[in-house]
Amino acid sequence: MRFSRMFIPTLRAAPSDAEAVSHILMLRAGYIRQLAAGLYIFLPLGWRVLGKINAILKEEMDAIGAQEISMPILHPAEVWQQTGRWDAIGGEMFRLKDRNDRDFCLGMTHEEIMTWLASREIRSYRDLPQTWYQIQTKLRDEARPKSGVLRTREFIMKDSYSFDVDEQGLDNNYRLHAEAYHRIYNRCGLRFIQVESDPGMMGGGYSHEFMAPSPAGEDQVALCPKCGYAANVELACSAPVGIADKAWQPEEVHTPEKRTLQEVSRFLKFTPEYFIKSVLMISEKGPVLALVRGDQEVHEKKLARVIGGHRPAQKSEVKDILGVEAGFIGPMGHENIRVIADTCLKEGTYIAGANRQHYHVKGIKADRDFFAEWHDIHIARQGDSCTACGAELTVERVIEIGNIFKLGTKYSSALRAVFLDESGNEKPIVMGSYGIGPARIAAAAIEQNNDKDGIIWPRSIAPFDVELIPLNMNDTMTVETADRLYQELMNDRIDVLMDDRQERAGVKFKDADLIGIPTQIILGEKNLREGLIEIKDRKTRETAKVGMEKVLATVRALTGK
RNA sequence: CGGGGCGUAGCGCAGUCCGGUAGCGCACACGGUUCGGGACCGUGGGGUCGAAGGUUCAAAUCCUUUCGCCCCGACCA
Repeated sequence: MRFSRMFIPTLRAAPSDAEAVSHILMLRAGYIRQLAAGLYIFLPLGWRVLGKINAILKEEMDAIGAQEISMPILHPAEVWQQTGRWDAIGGEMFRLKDRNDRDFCLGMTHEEIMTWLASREIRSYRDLPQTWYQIQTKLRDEARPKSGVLRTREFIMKDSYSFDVDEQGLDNNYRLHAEAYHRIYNRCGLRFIQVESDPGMMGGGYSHEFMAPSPAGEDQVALCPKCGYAANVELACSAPVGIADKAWQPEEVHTPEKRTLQEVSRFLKFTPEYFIKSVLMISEKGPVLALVRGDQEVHEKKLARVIGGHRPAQKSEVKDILGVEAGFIGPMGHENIRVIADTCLKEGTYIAGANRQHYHVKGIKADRDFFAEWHDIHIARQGDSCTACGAELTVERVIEIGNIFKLGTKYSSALRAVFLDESGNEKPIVMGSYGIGPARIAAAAIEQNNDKDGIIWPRSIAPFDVELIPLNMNDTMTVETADRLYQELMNDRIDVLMDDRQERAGVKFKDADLIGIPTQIILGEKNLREGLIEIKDRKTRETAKVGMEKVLATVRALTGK
């Protein structure tokens, strides 16, 4: 392409409402423009990048036997009603009616429709397994779109769905997808981690997420550098660093007006690890007392897995239920209330509320002074120990760039997607679903590869292989050489962007660095007169002067074409 | 949905407190000089000051309502 004819509206300054690096650079370099909150236009450069990513996705999906199809994004309500998600999902689903007042929604994902198709067409175990995928637009009325294309209301997703006769078949497809995803991210030049994740309302019991480390990410993962344990903090297990057992004997201590942990800790001159934090929750089945160590926080989602839906009790409820003010509640002596304690409290001797106004108790031990059900209910933190091997965990901020779910028969049962097995028994199809967001891959690639001057694309997903930069468009030799090289490069199927604009050298250099094409071929007047051309690496900024006749071979070697 | 911030030319901003002819830089157009890291000089075009209502002789500025966008949180199938 000729730069002069391509629509590349670069910006010297980014709009002030952009904050994430990838957002700023995509705007400045002319890859995207915003239409409204969470709605983005992909300009020619941006669309080329998505095209490159999608090509990789297709290759790797095809390679594991998945078949590309295309599904509507407008869905009749009935299908979603049959799985219960029409009602289960709240404001995040775009809903509308047709002219006959029939309910529809815009597809947030395609489990329902894929399963509907399978229910109509799959009859026999002989028809299975099948894996279908599409690269298709999804719509979600996000509560808070943010960070450019990282969280939008309309986005493209590669989603695939596997259909198997049994768990074993699902395991195989799950593994194939995980392996394909590894190849995809590697080819896209991303640093990534596979972590255990919370399946949430997708149903099924087993899922993994693929995460690209970046400060712009919304999720956090706990990682063990020693044994490789990796999990979303939403479910990560950890052991808080142990503390020396003070072996106090139980005694009540007067703590007048000291209610918060900080106040008591300062008053008694012991650090928060020596305290038990008692939090009263109201679950659907009544009050529950949750206990974590003083320096820890209760993990709502972990707790929810034990006691179901719940909310923190209000101050008046605490007094009604426990008969003591919130600041002085403790774990002891509750016979009618369910007590859930974090595992780390099994060891050690602690200070806790005495269930008596203005008093705490020092020297209480688990299974002697109080009793509880033991679960990991604290939020994993940097520096905690790995529950598998004991090494120190790190917690990192990440962008979710893909996920894989074992759905089981949740959708096939609901939509009666069944088959007859070899014995003539009717069985629900065993399903999996697998998603990747190409725009998030692009954004994550930028987040992981940029410098103060702009983007540094991994070769595989750069909008062009090389940028050809003739510096002086008024010099006949420069222009002629550029045109000839341009043709030769294209003949070799190398994607080349030629900056043929009547611009000063500085402008061309700045734009080239901003746009981030990995290789720059610079045609300067003086060098040309000596038969030399510069080949510059965007990342290292190293420049090699090459004889004119060697340019093609050098570029071919660089791009692998 | 809760908390905070911002809407003035394509972009970045000043002006708003204290009402009185709407400004600056970049970008854009034309002319000239320049030409290897976002040039310089000159000339010029472009804004219902997010929208509606109100107060006032007079509103970008004060009041009310409303819409939009961003950030933090909740949510995230």
